[in-house]
Amino acid sequence: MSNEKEDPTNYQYDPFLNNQQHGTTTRSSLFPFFSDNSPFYNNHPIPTHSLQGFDPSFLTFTDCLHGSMDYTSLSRAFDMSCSSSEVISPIEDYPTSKSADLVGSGEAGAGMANENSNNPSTPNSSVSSSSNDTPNEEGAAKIGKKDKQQKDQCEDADEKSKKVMTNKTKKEKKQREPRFAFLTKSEIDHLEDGYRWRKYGQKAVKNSPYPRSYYRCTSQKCIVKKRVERSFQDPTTVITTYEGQHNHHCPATLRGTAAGMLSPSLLASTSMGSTFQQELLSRLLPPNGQGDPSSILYQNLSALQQQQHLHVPDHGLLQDVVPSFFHKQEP
DNA sequence: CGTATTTGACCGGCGC
DNA sequence: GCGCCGGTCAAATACG
Repeated sequence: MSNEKEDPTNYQYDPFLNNQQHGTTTRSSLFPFFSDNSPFYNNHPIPTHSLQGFDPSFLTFTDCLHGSMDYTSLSRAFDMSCSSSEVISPIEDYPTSKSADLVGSGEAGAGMANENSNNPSTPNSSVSSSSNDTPNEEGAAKIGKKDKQQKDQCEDADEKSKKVMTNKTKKEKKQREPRFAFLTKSEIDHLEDGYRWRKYGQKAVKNSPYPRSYYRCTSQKCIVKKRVERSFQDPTTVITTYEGQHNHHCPATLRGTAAGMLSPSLLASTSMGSTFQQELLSRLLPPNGQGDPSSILYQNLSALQQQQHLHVPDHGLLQDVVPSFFHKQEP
């Protein structure tokens, strides 16, 4: 959060390249989301022109999961309802000190890159969050907080300091969820990803004319959040940062949106060979999944294929598929 | 009328 | 200690 002030504009959104500059850390270790054989493992985001010949009309999640996927494909994975979106550079954000927020001031990439290059702290070093909410009980915490604030107004310092103390104590244990972000070429800010999100805040971004929006998964027990902002360097690019992992089924509200992009046959034919794919799934899947992500995916895809092969393939599948991707495997 | 969004206020961490 | 900043809350408002 310091360097972007010096030169917030003279930066290429390229965490990989930046990371290379970060001599002691290998790219794959800093960005385990990507492996050496991943097409994402590239020093430069795919130039827009290289995407122009790409037919966006039927890019599927499957494409993303195939070895031939590219940023565009990943975009489909996260925004299949937005035909104009293209992920140009997914990046992962690690819990760091507050100042190291991925989408830090001004430009997400800039914030992250500068953090990486300037902040000597290790990627997982600190745990700092401005949130008072307990990760697994957001809903309850929210209510509690509401209550708390009312109390604060009526009562006062005693209660307040008490709560602050409690929060501080809790906060020391609290770990911020790992985050990862995607750069997406899209005219739409809030990209459909199969889940329902409730916007809970919007802030002006320093050095950027575009605001940053804060969303929270609407599922009661789900703590996943995401931030969405538009790059001020490239207004066609949307930066979406996810934090946490879903622990629930995808709400069945997406028929006809992202849903239609997935075909069971394509899904079933998905090859999970690349390390990236596993990394991707491991990122997207909730923890405590059984076995490796690819096997989980296979199970789900297989079941899905059996269920759906008699149906019109393009009709509302994502809601059934995405939950399988994201959903914690149930006993 | 219920739900989602907007938006100003507030909080806590961090750098100076 | 102070100010800045990111993140969150919650009342007000908009919307279907």
